[in-house]
Amino acid sequence: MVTGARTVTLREVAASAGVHVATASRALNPEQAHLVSERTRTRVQTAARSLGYRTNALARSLRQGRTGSLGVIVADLANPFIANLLRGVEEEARAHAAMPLIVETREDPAALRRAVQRLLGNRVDAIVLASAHLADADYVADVSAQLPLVLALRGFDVGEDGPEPAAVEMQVMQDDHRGAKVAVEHLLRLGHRRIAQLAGAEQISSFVNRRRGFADAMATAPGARDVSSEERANESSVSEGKRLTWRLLERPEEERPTAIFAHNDLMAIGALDAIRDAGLVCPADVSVVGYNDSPLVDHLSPPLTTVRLPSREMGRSAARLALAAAAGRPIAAPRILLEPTYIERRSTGPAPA
Amino acid sequence: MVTGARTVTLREVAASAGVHVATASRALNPEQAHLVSERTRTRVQTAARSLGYRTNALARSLRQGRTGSLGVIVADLANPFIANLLRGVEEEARAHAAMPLIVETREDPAALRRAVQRLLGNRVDAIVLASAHLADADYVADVSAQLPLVLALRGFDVGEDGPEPAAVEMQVMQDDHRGAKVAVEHLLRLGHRRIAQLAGAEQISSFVNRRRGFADAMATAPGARDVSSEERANESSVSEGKRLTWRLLERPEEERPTAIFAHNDLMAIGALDAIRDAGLVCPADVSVVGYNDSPLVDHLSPPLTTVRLPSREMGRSAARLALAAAAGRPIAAPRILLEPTYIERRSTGPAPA
DNA sequence: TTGAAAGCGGTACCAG
DNA sequence: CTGGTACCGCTTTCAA
Repeated sequence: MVTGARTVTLREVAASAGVHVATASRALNPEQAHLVSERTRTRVQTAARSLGYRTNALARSLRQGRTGSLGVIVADLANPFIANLLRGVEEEARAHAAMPLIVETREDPAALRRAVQRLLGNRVDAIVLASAHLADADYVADVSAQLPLVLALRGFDVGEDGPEPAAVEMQVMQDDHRGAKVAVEHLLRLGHRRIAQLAGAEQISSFVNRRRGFADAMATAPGARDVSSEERANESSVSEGKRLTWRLLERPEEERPTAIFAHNDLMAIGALDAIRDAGLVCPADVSVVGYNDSPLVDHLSPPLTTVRLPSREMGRSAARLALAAAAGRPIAAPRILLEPTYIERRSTGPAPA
Repeated sequence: MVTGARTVTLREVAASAGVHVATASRALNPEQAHLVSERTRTRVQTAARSLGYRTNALARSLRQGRTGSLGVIVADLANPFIANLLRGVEEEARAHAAMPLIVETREDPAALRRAVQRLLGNRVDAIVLASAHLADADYVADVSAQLPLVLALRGFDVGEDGPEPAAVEMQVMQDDHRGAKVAVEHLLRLGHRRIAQLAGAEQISSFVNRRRGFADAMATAPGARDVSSEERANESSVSEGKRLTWRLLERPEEERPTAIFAHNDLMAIGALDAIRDAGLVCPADVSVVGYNDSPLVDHLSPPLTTVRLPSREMGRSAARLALAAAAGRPIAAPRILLEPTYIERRSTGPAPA
């Protein structure tokens, strides 16, 4: 076979079957095939098959005004936990014969805007946005006026007293406040009284809410001291977690935390590194909790205690909302809040005496 | 702003600027903008901006016969090592103003065919295929006759005597044979004499070639015994690695391996689990080597010795080839073979006495 | 049941 | 430098 085999058009199929293109179009479209006589239908379909015809999705979409594609914007493809979210999106999309177009932003606001423009240019039917920064609120509200947009994972609500007026109508979030609170309460129950958090970027709602959860849990325990540093992680990475933890461990012993709540698993892993490097032992000297329950964190040494986030389900729900809205179907519950699960493993233990 | 804001067309921009659509088209296209007078150009551009115009990529692609999109087919999105490959693809695509369309197959041949059909329907300019099975060779050859296709990661050459006649002209592979050979030679040098491999699926060239590398290395050491079981892993997962290793450790001691070469990191992790469950210690009792150098395997207990595969570079090269071919640019080297690097960590040690 | 023709939103060729 | 126009490939009224 030779490269450059020109692509077969509907015209050619029609000609080969001896019918008009309109008829060929009907015969090949399951929705309309019943409008065509049995005989012509099979004739057209046979011709199509033998010529290797494949509908030009661009032409069809251009004509129909919808593409059957779903834009998905994530911050970090290399985050295994994001992969699960993408899986959920993909499953749901497939069930609706839609195709996800995936774009990565790496926490760059400019990249987010480029991604959106690009997806709009490609006329996606809807967008799932899983990499929003708080400062993107106005921009995203604008976009969601132009097509159905679902926020996933990160949103714009960080208030303490209930949901604010929604800039974006549809979202699938996880209860970060609660997840953090549960985690810290567990540490308190283990007897820890000097606890620090490794906080993620201020621009990201998940981290703001986890911060609040941390603070609220600490407030319930009179004897407990928050010994966090004020510094935030510049990025969610092992090395940042290590750096921040190192700072905490340099302090005189009575100022050192006996437990660390990291805003995500990667930073928690960095914490484990720092603890080991400092000649200390986790959890005997310092306990560590992460967030996300990323793949493989159960195989670390020690296996990481963390908060599980239902990422697959989140992807599914977000895609479901997006596609329903795109199809003009009514949305029963446009704002979904999923519950986190605390997963206790061996990186947490009783406070040292 | 109200939802449903109808999308602005070039016609409206032209009208608003008081010019013909053709002129507006030129003014807005960087390649042709120089054909338009300074004045009209700015007038059109202003109009476009103020109306919020955005080129309809579908219409443009339909007319131009190319879409500026690159199909990427991978087996497993949740594999962190694949994320790096995707990053490489994305970087290169962005540099060429192209957009990757990512599809996952999960090792399902039917899914591969669906993915290809879908991408062809979307008229991608080229395809990077990173999830080929050996049995897909004919199908893939057919496809690559229709548009530029680059094999990445997995190919169809598993022969022992040099490259076979190429079914697909372009590919970016990694020297699996060499990677495996180096790993096993290291084990032999450590004094191991009973060595087993945990073999991946027969349908995947990488595994076939790693198998060959294993065999060739063993053949160089007269006293060494291959104590592998004949069974292959059904999938590349921790649980499969664990199951297969468990089988090996059930044997009487003199039939048990003192070192295990796993065809990938996930199976190696399963091996570590099984060893621990059996009450043995890695590497004192059994050494373990993986493949891929996936993120975080340096944080396992013990940190995993493995073979690093330059996945980012692989993605870049594959995308570069694909886009060059799509653009009709000459391809200097259509078949690239990247070198693996052996990464020694602490899951390997001297053979027990 | 089938054919004719318009048009989705651009681009590119040809005239002027 | 700008306008006119055909057309990319398909879907969808409207008529016959």
